[in-house]
Amino acid sequence: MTPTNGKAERRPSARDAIVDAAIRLLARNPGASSSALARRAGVGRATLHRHFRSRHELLAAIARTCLDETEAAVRAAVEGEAGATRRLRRMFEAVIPLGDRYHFLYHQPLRDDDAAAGQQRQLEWVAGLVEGLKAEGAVAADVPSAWVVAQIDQMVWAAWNEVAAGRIAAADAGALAVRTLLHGLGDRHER
Amino acid sequence: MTPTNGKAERRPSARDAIVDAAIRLLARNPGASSSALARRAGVGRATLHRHFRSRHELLAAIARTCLDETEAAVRAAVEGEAGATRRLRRMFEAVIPLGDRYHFLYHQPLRDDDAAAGQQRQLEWVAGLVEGLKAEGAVAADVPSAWVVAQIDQMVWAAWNEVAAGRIAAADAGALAVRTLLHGLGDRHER
DNA sequence: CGGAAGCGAGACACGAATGTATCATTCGAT
DNA sequence: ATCGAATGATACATTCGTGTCTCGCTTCCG
Repeated sequence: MTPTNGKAERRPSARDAIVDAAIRLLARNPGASSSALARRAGVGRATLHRHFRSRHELLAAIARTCLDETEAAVRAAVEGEAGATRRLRRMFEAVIPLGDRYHFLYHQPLRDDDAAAGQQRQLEWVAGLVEGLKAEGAVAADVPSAWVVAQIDQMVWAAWNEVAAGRIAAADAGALAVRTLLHGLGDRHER
Repeated sequence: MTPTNGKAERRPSARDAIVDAAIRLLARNPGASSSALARRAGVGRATLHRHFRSRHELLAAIARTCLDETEAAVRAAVEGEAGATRRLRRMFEAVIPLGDRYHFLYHQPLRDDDAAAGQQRQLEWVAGLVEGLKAEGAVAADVPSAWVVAQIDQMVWAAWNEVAAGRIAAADAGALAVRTLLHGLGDRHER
């Protein structure tokens, strides 16, 4: 009976607009109401509930979207890069423009098991990258890896934030982040 | 008629417990309800409303408390330190243990004018510190000052977070933060 | 001992947000 | 042009957070 297909993804426009607007709004104000999200997306509140039965369902969809986009961007950026330092640099350049998505993904309590698993996967990928950085000597061995991961995490949001505020040029952000990060975690110390 | 005094600070126990609990809880979950705050403070919800007429009033009291504590800690720590680098170090060691208060202060939209003014004052103090760091050569001149301020800001929360999570020893956090920050923002670069 | 003050618990009203249902309209594909 | 799906607007029930009030209890001070 249904002419086009039989399962999902029939009308991509509205649903995607809602998810996109919600990501943007919730990154700044996690308590934004459904009305605000719908208004921002340019749709009626009823339409929002038509696509997502509950707020939780929307949150889960957002988490999946953020995860997929971030994962894809990182994968594409890192592809073909050998050294950990170069991979870090490419990763920053790819992820900083996705700062709001990244922030949502890591600073929001995820209840969706699926998304939580993907988040764990990404965290482990970063941990692996940190090991690579240590092996290359770009990061000193005596720095706790958890600290390095935390710094990478913060750096993405900080960089995106500065870019979004217009205080830093988007083109400079990646290089500045890597420079800030690595020369602070490198082997050089004065004392 | 009132036997003890005539203005305020008559019963410090409950009120302070509420403020302290609220700071802790709101730092993690800005949308926590009054019931949750009261429960966490170990008092009834009515008692909370007895001390703070509205949620806004509580928020304002919290902001003032955070501001006062942070300001006092920084002032005491920095006192007698001449160099900007040493002052930065002392400031981190003093402020990181107040991470939740600091975070509340800077990542919450303050509506209280009084508190907003104090926040502005602190921001300017940090900006002055950054100028000092640049003058000493601890921070490269070509790094945007806004970036440095943002990094200091993030560093406090990141360090407190790691300490609170038990991944970093409290005694190491200050040194690690300064090392991470300065050697990433210093004059040395490899390329 | 007695009174005043603070407190916890509960009841209540009010508003905001959420979730559900209905209906007329619009848009796209056939 | 027509049929059907999607949409916007609207109304409604329900839940949750907030703010106010009262009552009975404990504590502390005189």
